Amino acid sequence: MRNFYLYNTLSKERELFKSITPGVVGLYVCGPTLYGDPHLGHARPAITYDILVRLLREIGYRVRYVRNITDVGHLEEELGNGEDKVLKQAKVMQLEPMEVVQHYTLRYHHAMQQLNTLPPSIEPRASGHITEQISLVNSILKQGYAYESNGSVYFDVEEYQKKHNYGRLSGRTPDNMLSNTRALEGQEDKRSPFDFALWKKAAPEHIMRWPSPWSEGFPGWHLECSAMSAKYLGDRFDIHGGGIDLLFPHHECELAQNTASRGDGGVNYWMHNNMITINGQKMGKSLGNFITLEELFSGKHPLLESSYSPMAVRLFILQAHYRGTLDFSNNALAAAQKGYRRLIRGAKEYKSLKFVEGKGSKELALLAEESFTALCDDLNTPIAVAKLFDALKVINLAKEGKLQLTFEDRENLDTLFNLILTEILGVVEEESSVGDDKLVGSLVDIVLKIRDEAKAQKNFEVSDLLRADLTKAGIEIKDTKEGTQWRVVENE
RNA sequence: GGUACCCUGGCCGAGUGGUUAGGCGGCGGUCUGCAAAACCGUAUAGAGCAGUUCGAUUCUGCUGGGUACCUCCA
Repeated sequence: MRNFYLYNTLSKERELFKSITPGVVGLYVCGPTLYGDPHLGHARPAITYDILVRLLREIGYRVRYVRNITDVGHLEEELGNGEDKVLKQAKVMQLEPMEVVQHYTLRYHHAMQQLNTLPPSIEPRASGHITEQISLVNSILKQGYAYESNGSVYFDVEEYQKKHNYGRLSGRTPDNMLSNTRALEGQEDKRSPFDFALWKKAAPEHIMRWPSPWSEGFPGWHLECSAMSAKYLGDRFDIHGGGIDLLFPHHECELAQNTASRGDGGVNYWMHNNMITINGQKMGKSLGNFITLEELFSGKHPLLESSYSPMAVRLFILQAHYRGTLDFSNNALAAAQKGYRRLIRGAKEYKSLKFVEGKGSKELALLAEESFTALCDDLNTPIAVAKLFDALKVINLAKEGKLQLTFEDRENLDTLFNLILTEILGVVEEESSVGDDKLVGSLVDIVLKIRDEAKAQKNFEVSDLLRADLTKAGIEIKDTKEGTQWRVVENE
């Protein structure tokens, strides 16, 4: 099995990956809270962990990929009169909370499919695991790391700190937090400002509620991931992923909950993807500067100069390393869109080239190896993609007859374009939305036949007129050696 | 204020103590009736100051600028 290296947030180092059980990987990723349409920000973790899963499977692991859906307990503020996000949206839409979640879940799944991400093995919902969460609260209480107060249950950070280390994941210690915690209302129930809720007593108007030993209420947000990861992956599993914005408090609290209930952090590798920024600022629902994926694919957003296809978005994300921020811009997306077209064209074209017997070029073998190695080095997708562009150059030279490829070369090209580009990077050919319309196709062919006739008679006035009119109608003409080609221009 | 991170050519974005990142755009060329497309080639870097070093974009320090988290956020 190939070596795979992964940066671990817990150790702050790039480590050689070793699974707990040979040949098997348990992966848990914090999924979205579905109270709105999926946006560009959601695409980043989805694609990052998709690459991780595809690569691990390619290396030879069986991967169980669990990604949750948060449908309860995610409050707009942890303290005071924070409203549940789902509940708030349900009021706006005048729907049952679960209708809201269902509505956005379907839209999320659709967008993820367009981006060609593989579905998780299990996609559990917080609301479906209330009993597991209640029993988790019970075991934390039993260990003495939580207390009940006025129907709610809070995690006792101070008590936990006596034996363990709250802050070891995020580097945030209770000491420096204490001096910097703002005074907020509604925390009378808590002993200490950095204690966090495990169970919250529901206010009368809060309709998402479940019975518990302490009150009718709902689970704290951090609880679901601890409960569901343990249920489906065991008390100890390999990789826990999520956005870096979840590092604190969400993952720190999760780690503390795991340790408090089972004496062990439970996770070997913590992995965090960075954010997509817009004009250098984080793109987020709460900041109101986000672009939904639907808007991106259709081009309908004031910030967009054009529409960008799902695969262009995918390549855009892959051309940056997952741990760095990635800045959105029309130029960058357009660059990805064009690069995507070139790569896909090359991936198709090399297959119809003539190959001969003999030794292959060292260059292609090296590119294939370097590309794969880069992926195994903490998912260095930008390097892997760069090698593909290098290989594209070789294909183009061979196409022009300036280079003769062998069957050995062909194998390396298969590694680069079938295995790496298609299978691991998940970049595939998109179907043209209009190109397969038969009627349009035959009509364009008729017009082009007339134009060819005019060209043959050197009647360029007519041929140029036809070309101009077709262009105006959204059909782009290319005169190549093999005859005239056309395609529908998708944008307005 | 605390903690962490970042500053690369017109834009996006990598690796690296000495040797080409890559993409887009620009420029030059091939092809073409012309154009577009496609293809080939190519120029332009690493915030500022100081230090370590034979040599720094890469290591160290300082200064400047920016971002994230500290309330929910992928």
